[in-house]
Amino acid sequence: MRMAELSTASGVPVATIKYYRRAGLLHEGTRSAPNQASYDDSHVGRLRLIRALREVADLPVAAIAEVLAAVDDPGLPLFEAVGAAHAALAGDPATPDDAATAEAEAVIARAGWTVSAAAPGRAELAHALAALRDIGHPADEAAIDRYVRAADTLAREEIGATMDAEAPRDQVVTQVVVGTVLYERVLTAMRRLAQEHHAAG
Amino acid sequence: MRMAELSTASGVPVATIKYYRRAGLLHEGTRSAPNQASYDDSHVGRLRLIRALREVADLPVAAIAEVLAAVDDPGLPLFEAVGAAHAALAGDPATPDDAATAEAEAVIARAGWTVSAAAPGRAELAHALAALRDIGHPADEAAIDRYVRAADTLAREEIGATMDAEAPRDQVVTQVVVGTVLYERVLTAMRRLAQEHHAAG
DNA sequence: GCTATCGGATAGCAACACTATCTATAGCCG
DNA sequence: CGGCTATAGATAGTGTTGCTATCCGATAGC
Repeated sequence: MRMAELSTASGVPVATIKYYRRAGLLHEGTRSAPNQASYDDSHVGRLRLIRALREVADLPVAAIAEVLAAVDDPGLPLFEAVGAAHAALAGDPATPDDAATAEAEAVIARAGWTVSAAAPGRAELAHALAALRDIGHPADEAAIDRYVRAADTLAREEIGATMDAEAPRDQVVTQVVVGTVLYERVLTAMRRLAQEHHAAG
Repeated sequence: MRMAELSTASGVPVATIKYYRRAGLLHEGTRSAPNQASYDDSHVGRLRLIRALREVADLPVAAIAEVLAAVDDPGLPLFEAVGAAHAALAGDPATPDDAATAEAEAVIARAGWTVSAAAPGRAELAHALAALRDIGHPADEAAIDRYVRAADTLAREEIGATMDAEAPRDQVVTQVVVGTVLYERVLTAMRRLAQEHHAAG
């Protein structure tokens, strides 16, 4: 497959494909000459994945590069690949203040979760809770419990479903990492739809 | 309160405050002269809200302007204010293809939700489902049901908690709109933490 | 041989969120 | 009242991001 075919097959402009390759998102084609290369289905699939992460998950190109590097690393344990996806999703690590961090710790302890100290979700949670406090609408216990229950139930089901599947590591990693990112969008879209339904009903 | 005090009280640079006011995010101060104005706590609170929406929810300035315009409009019914928040969150309205739209419709019907045709969540859901299909990992029934259940339960609880509260309309609107945006971050952060917990456990 | 296409490099562009500068006035201190 | 700083408003500049367009020399395929 030549460049023009790859472009039409994936729906991504040639110049953009070149840009993605420079950014390390796409692997090289098979070289037949210094200025010729041929591409295959793996390139088409990769481009579709990139577009999904860009357009649906709205990840910056640099974050996509990190996620894909983790997915491609055959020696990386599954949970570390997921950790890389989480880190990429979290974006810039704005360190929250001590009070917010303590509040997040309390929530995690209350939920009974065991998570590593480096988990990006900690800072994210702290940040969101701090923002709610700062605008004068701090999260109360009932609200916290609501989200803890929802997150805990959902995550248990998700992890359970993943464990059931028997597939090569490549498949599983892609599914888990991408699922983490794309199903987050599914969840938030559904939450808004359900909110509208229950608010009207 | 003068400009410099407002800046230190809110932690937002003077030039940025001016920029927010030009963008329609912040109301004018009380004018005492052509080049003098005084600000009060309402300006401090508004700036904190703007920062929360920028830094935590990562909303573009133009989207924040829309959300705040809806919050400030005293004649706007509550559910329309929430609708404005949803629309602002959804961002650019990338229209999905017919197959994806049909799939999203089926999910909504399956969930038993009644939502307006204009709900931005429809397109968002369609987009996410289409992306999963395109990368070769389409959502199966079990997965869909998982997220439908989580979203439905959570939204019902959220709406119920809001209805219980008795407060002036201003308070309620701010709480609902901001809650929609900021609690989404709480939820996704918690989901990632719970995933890590259950994956390791 | 001739023309279209290719890989690779570089430069340009548009949007975004600030940030800095300028001008003319106003507050305030001694 | 003089002088210094602060202020509103206007305008221009900056850095980042995600492409997009243009060149260049080499190659493909007829």
